[in-house]
Amino acid sequence: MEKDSKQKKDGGKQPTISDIAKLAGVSAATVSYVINDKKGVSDEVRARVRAVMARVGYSQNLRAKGLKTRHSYTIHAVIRKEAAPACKTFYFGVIACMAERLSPGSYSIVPVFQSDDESDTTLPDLIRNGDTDGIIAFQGLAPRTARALERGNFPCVVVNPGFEAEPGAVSVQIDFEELSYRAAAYLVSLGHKDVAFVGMRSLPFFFNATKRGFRRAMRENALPVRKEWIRGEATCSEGAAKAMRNILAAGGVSGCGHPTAVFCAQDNFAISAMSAARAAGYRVPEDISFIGLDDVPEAKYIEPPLATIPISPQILADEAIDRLFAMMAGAPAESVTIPSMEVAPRASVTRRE
Amino acid sequence: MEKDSKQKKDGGKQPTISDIAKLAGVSAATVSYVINDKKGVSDEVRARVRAVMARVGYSQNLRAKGLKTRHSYTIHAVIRKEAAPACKTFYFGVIACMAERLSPGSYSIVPVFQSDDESDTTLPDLIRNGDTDGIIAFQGLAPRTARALERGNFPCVVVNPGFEAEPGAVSVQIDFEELSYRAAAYLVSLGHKDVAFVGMRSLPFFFNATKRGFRRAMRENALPVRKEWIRGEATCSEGAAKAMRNILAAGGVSGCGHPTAVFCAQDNFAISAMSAARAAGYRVPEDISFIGLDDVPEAKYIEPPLATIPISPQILADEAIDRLFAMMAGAPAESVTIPSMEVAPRASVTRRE
DNA sequence: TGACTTTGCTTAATCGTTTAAGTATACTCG
DNA sequence: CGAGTATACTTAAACGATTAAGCAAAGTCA
Repeated sequence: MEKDSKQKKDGGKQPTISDIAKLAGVSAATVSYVINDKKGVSDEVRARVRAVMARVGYSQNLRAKGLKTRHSYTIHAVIRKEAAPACKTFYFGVIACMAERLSPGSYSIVPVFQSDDESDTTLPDLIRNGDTDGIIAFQGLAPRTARALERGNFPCVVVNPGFEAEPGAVSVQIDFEELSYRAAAYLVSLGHKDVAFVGMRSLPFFFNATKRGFRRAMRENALPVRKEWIRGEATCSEGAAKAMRNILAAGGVSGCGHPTAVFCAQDNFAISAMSAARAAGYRVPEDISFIGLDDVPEAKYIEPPLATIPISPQILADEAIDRLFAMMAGAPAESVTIPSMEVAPRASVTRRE
Repeated sequence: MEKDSKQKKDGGKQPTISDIAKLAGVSAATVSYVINDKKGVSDEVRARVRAVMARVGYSQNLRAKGLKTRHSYTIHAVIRKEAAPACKTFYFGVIACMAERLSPGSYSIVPVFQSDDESDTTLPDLIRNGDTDGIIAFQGLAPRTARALERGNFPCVVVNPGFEAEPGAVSVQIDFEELSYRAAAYLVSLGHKDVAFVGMRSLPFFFNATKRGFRRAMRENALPVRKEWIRGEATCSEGAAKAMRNILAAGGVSGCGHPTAVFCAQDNFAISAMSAARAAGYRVPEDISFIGLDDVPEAKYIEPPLATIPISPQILADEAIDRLFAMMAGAPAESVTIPSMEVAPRASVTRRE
């Protein structure tokens, strides 16, 4: 029961680099070289030091290290206070993925909420003080911060799915046009000819991209689209329901008087639109199929489960972190657009003969 | 344009405590005493040092400070990986409030995601290494971490709305029974006599608390409740819709064959239940009123806007942070249950004569 | 072989703070 | 008045790492 007492020497404190040095019979400098994989240490000593570190459970004091190296071992994830709640939720998912990826004991990621207001100097201050090693900026940057970054050309990656890429910045984007194209093409491939689109006009860049993708899929298959079936009023779930009612009220293209499938630019909208369609007496998917975009956790669990084009926060996180670390290492980094994922086929979509 | 050149002496680096000392004509120690509001410095010198700091825009190097004081100036917010997505979203909101409250340049808050798996030693490691000054644990702690905390009786506040309070821990709770009581009592006060309840059986503690509150309100007003009108199948929005359909299928208590009002233990459920009721041909709020619990951002924007009992992430965050800082300062702290807020009356509820 | 380079290690200064200990000056009081 | 105590400051040693510079021993080469 008391056999861990040997770890308690030195008053139970964590071992330092000098403790390791003493135990391994070398100098502190040598231990440091081993830790940082520098050359100039013989394999034998290297192994001995490593063994000691493993035995006593050494781990670095990042404050001491950072004091000397002028690093903070912290990266900041900036979210605009003004961002839509739904966006924020998604961003947090991405941050969660980043946090899981960052090996514990090395870098940590701290979320900061910045207002678009010019007077918010949080980020410039962090940079000036050397309190941050890199920045992940969701949905763009406030002008003042952007300027602060440029001046020192500071490692920063902009993650802005659904927003226009920032001209000078390294950004991680999603090709919503392509995603939408795939979603619509998937419906068409199952025999659907009367397809409607429910989008979100309140985010113009996103709206246009998704609409373009949808239109392209229809055009390439020589399928007509009723103007009234391309909707933009989905800004919240009730907006999506309204869009659906408007679609149903507009009448049909080629016969049956209603679309046989609907592509919604967001899962949550699809869920609402589905409800609205049912409220109007249609069966899902027998009368109308629904496909969404995002793959929110709920999509699998609703009845019927919602087919969707998944957007992976994990991939977004990985791409952003890779680029940020490259920049932090002084390497150049380029913007990237995440390729579209495969459709997740679920029961909300059925074949149409 | 170039007049900030005087700030660039010393190679553009941030001024240190010794720079301040030199400029103010005192020793570094004195500056430190001023910064930390220690006594033993004359008012005159104190003022002079402060003036210099303000002039050159001094800010502390927390790594150096922490190295000496053995603090990390970091608090960790722990979220279980296994938590329900809806819970996580709420927790993120609370973390956001905490982040905004923590004055920049002092403590920062970093989210960590821990699995319930015994093998996850992230937190014990952080504590052992002195990499964290305090912990906010959402929805309880994994057993291993709990043990690590107790051993050193480490500053930790458990934020677990909707879950049973941990016995030995300082926790911040929400009195869901009281909230539910208020919601139901509000409906009754407007003349509703036939009221149904939609809850979430999958979270037993939460389910029981909300159900108890609902029942108490009805009992105190001598109103009968149909057994079939107390539902627990709301685990997702579609579950809530099903609950609503079951309620409508069950028939009425006192005449009209359907409830005139429904209390849903979560806004999202209320939104779905509302849709389901409409799908079945009822008007909201004319035929059936709906009230939720939470005040999700969407509640205000849907049509009709959803009445609800708000839960303020801000208050939760403040209470938790207050307690954590008290504990970090060595003071004792006690668990607290946040009092219920007032009903947010919105158009989804109407008076019943 | 002797000069030069390489290898493998140590020494010691440094990063920006805090804080115990020291010192000079002024204040207090029997 | 002199001893003792405050007061206001400074000096210097830490905290735990990194890293330039130094130095011995071994390797290389004409």
